[in-house]
Amino acid sequence: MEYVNVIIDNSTDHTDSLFTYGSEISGLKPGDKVIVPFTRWNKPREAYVHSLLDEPDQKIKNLKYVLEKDPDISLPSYAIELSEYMRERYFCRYIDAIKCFAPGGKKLKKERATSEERELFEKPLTPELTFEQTAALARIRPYMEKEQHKVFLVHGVTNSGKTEIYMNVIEESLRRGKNAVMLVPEIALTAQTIRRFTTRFGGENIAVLHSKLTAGERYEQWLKVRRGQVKIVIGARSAIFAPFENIGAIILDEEHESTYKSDKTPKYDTIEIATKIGVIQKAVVLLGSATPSLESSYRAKEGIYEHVVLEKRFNECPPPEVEIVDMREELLAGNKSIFSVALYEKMQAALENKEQIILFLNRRGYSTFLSCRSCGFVVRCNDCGISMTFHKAAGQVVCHYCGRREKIPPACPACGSKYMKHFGTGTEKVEEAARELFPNAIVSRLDLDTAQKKGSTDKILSDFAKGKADILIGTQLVAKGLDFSNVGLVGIVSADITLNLPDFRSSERTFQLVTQAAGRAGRRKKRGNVVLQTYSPDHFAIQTAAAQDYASFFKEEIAVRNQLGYPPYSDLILIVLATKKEEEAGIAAQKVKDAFLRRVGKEHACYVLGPKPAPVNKSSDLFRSQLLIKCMPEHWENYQSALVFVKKKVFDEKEKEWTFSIDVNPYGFY
DNA sequence: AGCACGCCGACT
DNA sequence: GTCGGCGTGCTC
Repeated sequence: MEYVNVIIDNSTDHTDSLFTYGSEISGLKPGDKVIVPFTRWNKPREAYVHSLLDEPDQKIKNLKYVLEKDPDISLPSYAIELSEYMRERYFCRYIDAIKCFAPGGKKLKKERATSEERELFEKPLTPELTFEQTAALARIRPYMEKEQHKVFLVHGVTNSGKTEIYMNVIEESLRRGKNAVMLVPEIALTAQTIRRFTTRFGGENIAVLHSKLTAGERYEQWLKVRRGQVKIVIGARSAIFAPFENIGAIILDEEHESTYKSDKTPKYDTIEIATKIGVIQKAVVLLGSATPSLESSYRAKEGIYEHVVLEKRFNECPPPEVEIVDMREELLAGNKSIFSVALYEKMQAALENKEQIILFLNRRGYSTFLSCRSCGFVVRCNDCGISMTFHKAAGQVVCHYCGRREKIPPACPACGSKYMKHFGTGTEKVEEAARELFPNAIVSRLDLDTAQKKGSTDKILSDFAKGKADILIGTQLVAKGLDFSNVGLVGIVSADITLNLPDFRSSERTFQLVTQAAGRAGRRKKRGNVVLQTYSPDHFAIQTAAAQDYASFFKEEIAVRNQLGYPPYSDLILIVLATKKEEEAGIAAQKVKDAFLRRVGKEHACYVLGPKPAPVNKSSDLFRSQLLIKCMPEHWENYQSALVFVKKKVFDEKEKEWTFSIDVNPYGFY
């Protein structure tokens, strides 16, 4: 007789523990999906084998037996270990973590004959590697030869040939009979990557996983990976859970991107998951970026990661020339327009030279807010209290936080005055101004509003790439992906929007955005121009971004993080309490804070910020209050167990109306 | 959660 | 009598 511990597929905290069953099925192993009788009525339920036991580890009064094993679904060998890790690290249930590894979709009635890749591909010529690329590979290869895990930070400027390194590492992996996982931040903008990989490795060896697949398609792809019918998986963050058994390399391109952090349960960090799998599988992990996150750079500096630097641009294209324009001086000189004299003149010159122009502004809509001139009333969202953005074309004011839309009030709702004025600048206004100043230029715009329609993003980008527009105005959507070969000028209309966000990453994001934007300018040996407009020309993030001096940026920013105890020196733990009654949210959060401090010790009070009201949830009628805990590395275990205890206690005290969520190292909260 | 039990009031 | 409202308690 054998015994197994199983994880029941039941999404509640009350059944989030291991259940022991007897088993007469031979050959069960951890990760196998089984059906077990559950509750006193013995309803059959799905479950996953956690571990095998010779004897139950405690007295079971009413032992039951595994009913059957699912013949199709068994999770990879490391899935259980990862689930244990995720449960502790992200405060989720076993089953939440397990579900990441499971196919999710339903089994297809009839399995389709695999045709999604029989297209012909000619064996491409593998390009000769540069000196830097060869040197980089020489540092990575020994670990692959010794089958030793290591994380590499591949820090390479735009166009330095990172993808070629990835492909060589994957090739090496395949040569050793191992599989590889290639992750990209968003599958939508990476058709290029997939094309390059398909050409190099053949479509029949590649599975593509992303969230747009239907349940059936996902199941099909999952089975293909599980059965070893493919060797490479390309996908967005969830593809890290591809059920490969034998992994040689895991690669995360654009590792600094926020999309690698999951914002729904389990709220995992893909780099952490990749590293954990890499350790178990003895695989190399490559983190690639032109602007690595502070966290990754810090680890590279500390020797936790191997630091691989690529400084040379592949095609010898000189880096763009960046000019900072102080908008305060423009105003003093009497220029009240969106465009500085420098930007205007350079736009004119670029158009004359038949070069294309990209204008960046990280805010959509027409203007930031609408305010009454006589009484000062500002139009705010009834749900969020945040000022609403004026969208001229739609004739609406829109809350960018929750999406609420309203007609523009004809008069001030407070005093009835007809003099409402809008302040600030959004992409719509930039578009209008550009059309006015350059009536002969073809202007197009790409932001969340124009990208609404399916496929329109691709169309706007590809039309621009084909030269069908002279000026492209957009938010960060235009900063990613596509290579444009004829862009002579990039204008960053206002770098201040990102810089002044109330977020400890605002400097980092500004540096990244400017770098990305600048990277769009000047390809094919022509030196591009970048004009960076700002009211804070002396800010170190602006200065170092303009100089494209990552090292100096890092040095200053890491000192700030150290001083304030922000990541990478700590983990930030965000706790949100949601209640139905407005007055209860703050009380609930305070109770949690008190219980937490009682548990970890009062001297930790300085590490707990809040409670403060949390931004309102989209289309939810709950009231939310949040706490932010700065968790220094040496406090993790203490805090972790305290939070598990407090979470349980909050529920046990019959306050079932309260929902309690924990997010470790969230992105974009304020 | 999900499900049945059982203790109540309201009705053919 | 007995139907069904929902509060309660348990799940190897």
